[in-house]
Amino acid sequence: MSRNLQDHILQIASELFYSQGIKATGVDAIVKAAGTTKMSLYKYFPSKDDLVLAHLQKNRAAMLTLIQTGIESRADHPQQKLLAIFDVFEAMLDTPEFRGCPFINAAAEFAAENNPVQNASAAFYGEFRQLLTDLAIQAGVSNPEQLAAQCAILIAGAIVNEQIQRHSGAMRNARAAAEILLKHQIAVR
Amino acid sequence: MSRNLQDHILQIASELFYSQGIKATGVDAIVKAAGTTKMSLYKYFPSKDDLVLAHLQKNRAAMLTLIQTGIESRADHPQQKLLAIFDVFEAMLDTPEFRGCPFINAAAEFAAENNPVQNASAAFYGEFRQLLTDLAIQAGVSNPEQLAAQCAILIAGAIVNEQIQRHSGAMRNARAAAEILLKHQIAVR
DNA sequence: AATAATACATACCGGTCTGTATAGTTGCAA
DNA sequence: TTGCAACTATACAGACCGGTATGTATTATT
Repeated sequence: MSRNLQDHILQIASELFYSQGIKATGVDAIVKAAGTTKMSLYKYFPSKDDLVLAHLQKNRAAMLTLIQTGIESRADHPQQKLLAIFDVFEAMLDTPEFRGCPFINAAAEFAAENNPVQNASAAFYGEFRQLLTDLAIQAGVSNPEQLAAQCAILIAGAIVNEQIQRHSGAMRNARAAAEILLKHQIAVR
Repeated sequence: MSRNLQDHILQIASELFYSQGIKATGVDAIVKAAGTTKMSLYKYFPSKDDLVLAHLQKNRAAMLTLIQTGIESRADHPQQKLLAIFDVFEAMLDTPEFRGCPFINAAAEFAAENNPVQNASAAFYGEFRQLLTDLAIQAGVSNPEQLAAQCAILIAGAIVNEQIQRHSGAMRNARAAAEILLKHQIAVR
């Protein structure tokens, strides 16, 4: 159970948004699942959009720490850390709750450009690619920005592939590709 | 203008579904944009879901022929054709109407597993990967299925990256990665 | 001219959406 | 014990959803 009602509402809403989709989840359903009332929900979140943004912020923080702790428990050297990110995501993809990337899904649901939801997704992906770039620099590759971008592409692509066709081993293929790209950039350094 | 009303309705609906999202597009909006009435729409499409599936079928056919004609006008040899697919998609990504992949977006909007929409998306991606596999076989690589899967991952990832952050050159980086993966598989053949 | 097909116009259905108003209940602290 | 804040309960507003009913105008075929 959550410490306070606000966190509890956000927790429940976040689960429903992810598992059913954002537009497919009504405020009534959130209230019912959280065992509270609309009045309490609207006290903490002035609108559903605010709740959606809080959901993305929550995922942003959770994802970044999950990645950070995941790679540090799996690898020591920057090169291995870079590849370990693929293992972290592969573990995510193998869970039955997996339903794609919250940010990609949200961006697909909210089409309008310069939407707050779109911006939140873009911000997260910026942070993620920065994390990859830092590792690539530490790994001493010849073109860190490009390798980081390619890893981000591979990971996003594997997530989407696995979302559309489960148990296709997409993340494993993505990791194999990243390994070749990494070695290639080190060889021509 | 379309030959008949059914095609016209589907054309308008398809545009709205793609540009605004499916759940965000109401039947009334389609009817109004198409300059027709609900009765006519429901004559040809018994439910909105049928219209959504028709929209995906339309895109499936359009995408596959676009890819086929695109690569044949750009390259002769299987290896170049494989890489030319990235150029075809890059041209798509550079248009102002680009709003991601219709199938990925639809899969994100319709969360339930074994949904008709999900199945349609999965079917398209199966065909697309088969096309890639055939080219990889003709290119004489050591592991055609893996290379095809990796190319599919790179393309889907680049589409998603570009959707979230426009003009990031994702497809160009994806192509560069594919080129290295291709040469690697030919070298160790 | 009669018929049939096609499309339009308009009003309506039950249900759900986000968001609000009002009143009642609980628990805790001074 | 009183007072106050957090929370609940319930009803409602107003808009929109997908889908239908009824009837009319237009057009082509025979």
